[in-house]
Amino acid sequence: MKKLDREFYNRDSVLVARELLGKVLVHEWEGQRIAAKIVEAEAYMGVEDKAAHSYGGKRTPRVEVMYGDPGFAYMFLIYGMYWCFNVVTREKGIPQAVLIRAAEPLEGIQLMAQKRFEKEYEQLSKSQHKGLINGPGKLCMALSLDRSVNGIDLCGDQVYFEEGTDENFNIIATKRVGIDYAEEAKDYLWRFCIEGSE
DNA sequence: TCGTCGATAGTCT
DNA sequence: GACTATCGACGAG
Repeated sequence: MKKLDREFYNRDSVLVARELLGKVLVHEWEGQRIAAKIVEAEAYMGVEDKAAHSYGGKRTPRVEVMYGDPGFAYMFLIYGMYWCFNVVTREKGIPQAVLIRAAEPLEGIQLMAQKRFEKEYEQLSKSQHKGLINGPGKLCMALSLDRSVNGIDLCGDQVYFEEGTDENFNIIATKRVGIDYAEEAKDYLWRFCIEGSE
């Protein structure tokens, strides 16, 4: 399938977050393809968004990638143990990003099961199966995304997005998660999900 | 199936 | 020294 190009990412995060739903995230890892269909994403609108790491124009070594060109990966560690995968949006100098929160497995499912539970896919319990990649930290574990891919070009050959095959779904917009400190910004409907996905 | 709670380390003040 | 864009274990029902 066709890779998403630079221009796709060079728009506001809310647009990119919506349109990333149904697209396929691919990680070519040690010669194997690990792929998943995005079903949940959140927009972080940068300077004016109290929930964003770049709120108020904050600029530190960690968030530097967000100030660069669109279509690059911004990884950060949360709660001391989990990685979160983000896509940088908008042109250089405007620090916006989209957090990828959940997906459905497509390829490399055995690898995902190994990385998450050190088990064969067939041996997973029902709850393990459902919880394989239904959260940002879990998704990063399963797709082998960590600090080593921070700042990587998503228009390259290692980590990238492809067009999806099934564009036939409804999108639900809800409040973002885990940002109680963000005052009025915590109520913005900037979290997007595919209706009916588990 | 729901809730509450502790783990854990990088980052910034 | 405080805080965090989360997860899973565990207990009550």
